[in-house]
Amino acid sequence: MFSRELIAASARPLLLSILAEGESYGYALAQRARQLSQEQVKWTDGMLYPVLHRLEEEELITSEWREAETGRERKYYRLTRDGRRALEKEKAQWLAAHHTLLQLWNPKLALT
Amino acid sequence: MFSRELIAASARPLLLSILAEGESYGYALAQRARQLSQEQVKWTDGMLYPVLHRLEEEELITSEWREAETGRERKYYRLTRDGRRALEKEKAQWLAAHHTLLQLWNPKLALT
DNA sequence: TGACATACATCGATGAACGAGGTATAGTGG
DNA sequence: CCACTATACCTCGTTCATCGATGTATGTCA
Repeated sequence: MFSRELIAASARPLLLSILAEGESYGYALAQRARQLSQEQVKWTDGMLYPVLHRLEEEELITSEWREAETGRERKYYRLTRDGRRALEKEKAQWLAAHHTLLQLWNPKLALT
Repeated sequence: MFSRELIAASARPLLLSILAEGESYGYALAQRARQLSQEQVKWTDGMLYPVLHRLEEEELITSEWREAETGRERKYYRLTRDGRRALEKEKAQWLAAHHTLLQLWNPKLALT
């Protein structure tokens, strides 16, 4: 399991990146993150929904209640243009941090 | 500048990694992080010293007041054996998170 | 009918960075 | 010699975000 801090730092880039694959909803987003991370990212409801609401407030994503094939109501989220821009920034920041650490871990090839 | 969350997530691995290069002290650690990150990691005193104290309490580092060549007193920190182990864990966690994101950003070669 | 997975949400406790404030010494330029 | 800057440590209140608990429903399967 990732540390509290790593969960916090990866939450936004992860959510935005998953939504860049196509629209999705809360529960599925949590599952996708879990699957991609080999069970290491286990978002609690208590953090996931507030984060989604914050992203929506920032207009990085939009939501729409829609009936799923199962007959059940779900709140589908979709990236906005601003969301795509925000993702690029998150990505750049992450890669910069990664590069910083890589210089210490792998002094020779700090290029990845 | 890194986001609050990225600062938080990278602080421990960064500190432990820098100390793995050899002993150092608070002020120098902050400068080294700043330099490695191209001015992007600007630790405030208000976070740096409490983190160091926490790491010491966890016995991942030890400290020693010593007079520097400058004639000035400094508190030098050094990695413990547990600290080295903790660094390996931090590293593994970071790389796992990185790998998770890379799958979304670069579906083909998610190997770095 | 009961258990479980799905699906959303809020809220109080906890944990951590940030900014402000404090103390003190060494070096530099006027 | 004095002012300023960089160095060097520290603490504390505010702010912000996750975590765990709790609540409400619905669909599915035995």
